[in-house]
Amino acid sequence: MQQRLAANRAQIVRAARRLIARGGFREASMVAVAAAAGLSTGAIYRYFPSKAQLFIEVLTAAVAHEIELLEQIAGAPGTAALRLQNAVETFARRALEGRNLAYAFIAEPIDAEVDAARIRSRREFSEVFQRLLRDGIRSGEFCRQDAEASAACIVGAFTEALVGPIAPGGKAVGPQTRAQLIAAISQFCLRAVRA
Amino acid sequence: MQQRLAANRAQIVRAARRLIARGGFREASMVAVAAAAGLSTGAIYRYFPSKAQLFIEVLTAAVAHEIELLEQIAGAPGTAALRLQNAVETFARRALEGRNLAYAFIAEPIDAEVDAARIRSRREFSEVFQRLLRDGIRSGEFCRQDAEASAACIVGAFTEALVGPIAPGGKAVGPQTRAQLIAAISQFCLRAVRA
Amino acid sequence: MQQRLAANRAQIVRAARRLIARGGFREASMVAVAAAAGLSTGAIYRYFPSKAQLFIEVLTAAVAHEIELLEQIAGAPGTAALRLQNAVETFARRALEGRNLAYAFIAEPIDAEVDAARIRSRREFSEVFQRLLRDGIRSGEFCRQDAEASAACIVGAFTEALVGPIAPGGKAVGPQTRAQLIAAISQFCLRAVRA
Amino acid sequence: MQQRLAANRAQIVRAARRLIARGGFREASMVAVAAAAGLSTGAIYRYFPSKAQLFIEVLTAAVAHEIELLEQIAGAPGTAALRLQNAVETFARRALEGRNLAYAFIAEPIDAEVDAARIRSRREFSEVFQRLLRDGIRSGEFCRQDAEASAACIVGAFTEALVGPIAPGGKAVGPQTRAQLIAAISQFCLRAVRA
DNA sequence: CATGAATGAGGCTTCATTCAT
DNA sequence: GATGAATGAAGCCTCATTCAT
Repeated sequence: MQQRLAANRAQIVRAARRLIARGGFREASMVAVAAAAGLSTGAIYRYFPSKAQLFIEVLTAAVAHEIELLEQIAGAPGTAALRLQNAVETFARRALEGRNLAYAFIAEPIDAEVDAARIRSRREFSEVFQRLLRDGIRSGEFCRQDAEASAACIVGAFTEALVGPIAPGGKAVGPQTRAQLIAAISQFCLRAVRA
Repeated sequence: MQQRLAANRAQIVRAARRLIARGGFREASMVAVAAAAGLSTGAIYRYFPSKAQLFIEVLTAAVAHEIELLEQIAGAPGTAALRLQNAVETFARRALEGRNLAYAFIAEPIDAEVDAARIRSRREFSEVFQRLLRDGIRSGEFCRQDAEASAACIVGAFTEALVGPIAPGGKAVGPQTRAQLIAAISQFCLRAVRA
Repeated sequence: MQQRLAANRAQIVRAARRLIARGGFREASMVAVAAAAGLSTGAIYRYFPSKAQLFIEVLTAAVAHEIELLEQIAGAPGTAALRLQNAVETFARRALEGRNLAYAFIAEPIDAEVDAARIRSRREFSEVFQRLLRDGIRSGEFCRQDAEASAACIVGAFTEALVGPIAPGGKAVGPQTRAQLIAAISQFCLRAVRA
Repeated sequence: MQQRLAANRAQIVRAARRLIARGGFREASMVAVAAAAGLSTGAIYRYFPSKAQLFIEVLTAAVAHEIELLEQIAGAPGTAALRLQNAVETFARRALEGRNLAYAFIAEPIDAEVDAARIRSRREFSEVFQRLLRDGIRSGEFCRQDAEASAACIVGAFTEALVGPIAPGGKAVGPQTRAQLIAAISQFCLRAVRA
């Protein structure tokens, strides 16, 4: 029934997300997605008209979820600085946990359609940070600056922790090291914007 | 003779770099590389055992060149702050000009081997910034901080300007806008590390 | 009950005929036929054991209808020449109107079974013209000739007007041009058989 | 070398032609063409950029050959009637021998590109007959008539002998029957156009 | 009986790699 | 050594047919 279909659809998206997160678009072939979702390749096409559309949905769904979280944090009461710190730390932590976000920021052009969706998603994501920065600039907590560029820098900074060379690749890292890294990143960003 | 072989090898690497820079790994098929190098596909395999190995060499060669430039800047006389500013601006500018570097930082996992090389290259690149930061911390110009994390943040920050949503995608951007963006990025990074 | 089943069956055949007439066998997938018939794909298989059998029925039903029309014309009172002219013009007109018949004559081999049915249908169709020709030969209106071959030539002649290069492809054609074409075809056929 | 390539190309075209002639476009899958040509599927794409382009070449090459033959006959000295008879008989004979032409006239739409080429080819073919008819009308041998429509009728008439129900399908037919059929067709056409 | 989601083979196309010339 | 035609596996997608509900 209805439920089963929705479950399958979600299963497909999850499978695609998992594969992309693990090995990039390269490893997320339709055959692999179907196998990981426990369906036949043909079945995928009942739910998505093409590989590009599936990937776009995976991307936008993941980013939508992250943005929701982000806006809760950004819209909470408190100083802009605290909210920024909270946002950066939350997302650095999520990134380090390898959840949901990584692949959305990866850049290799796979397909014009998908790429357009990726750019849109990144912009939306970045805009939440921009608004937070403008709040702080208005209230005098943050120095005057190009909020658009700074938002990009912040996103880039903690994204780098995710895919960059200091990201804990295969080797397991203790929770302490992790906490230190997150703290370092958030301090970096706060210093960069503070008045 | 020896010279001709070396010339061919260099020609292949250059051709591959050009193609990757233009359209990502996706456009750099072995046939395209061979054609661009003025050789046959078979000949490529006299110089490189596989596509992965060729790409690894392309990557490391490009990064080696960038690191050379970077170390000149980082090792020049002057305050750490000025050298950092110089380094960040130079690389932001190079990235915006779409030269050589971009693909080395943004590539999605094409191949496990290539990806390992990419991570190594990023680390080397990041390490130059680390040394610069440590210099500044020692001299008191920069505040005490996790140099490794900050270096990653700096690299991430200007990389984001390259592939992120504020990057000048297709539309040409005036030199003034460009200069403003670069200035904004470098100011961001300097504020973040300064004492 | 019985009636409902028969109605469904007829509905399926009509849906298939409509789709084939519009876009050829290529557009008549089982899913499309089912949708057009307001039934599920599975239901089609309660009425027809396979796609081939459905198409065969579509074909023979359509041709049976055409033959009925044709025999009315051929069996009407009047000279053989008039009846032939009437028959040719009627079918040229029907063909130009894109009704029902076209695909039965022009289909390429989709399936061995279907093709056999197509050939049989064409023969039946042609035989009505043969009988008309024999009438005319017997009465002296038409010259002595191989009636079987002539019938085939007549059918071919106006079929060509349907799918051939002078057929009004996409561009709409005025009723005058149409009438002229039909007249030209029927004159051609009459001259060919007249004593 | 050069020769081998040309031979392969010709082999591919021949293989495709053979398959199309036997079972229509339906049986001429790229895999089947490759197998029949003694090559791998990938190899086909060294010679033709797509299935559509291969089929277009097969079509136009075959028709070009037929048109060459046809123009020799149409351009020979002699009365228009004799030349028309000669042309019709030659092509009826060729059609009965199942050579080269059949598939070029078959109508199932496979692909927009291929279909456009098919229509063009048919038109070219028909135009040779048109010119012959106009010759005869000018010289008074043929009655006044719509040459375009008559040419289509002639082509249709003998094409019908090829794919129609009286065409000797599987059963072998004696040379006498064959000759009679051809004579009947040509007589039909001549009567249809004569003054 | 009807539904329509699921299957799975098969179609077109690409491309890293090999090997006869 | 160099060439580039050939291979063949793999990718995306379609669709006739089946079967659990």
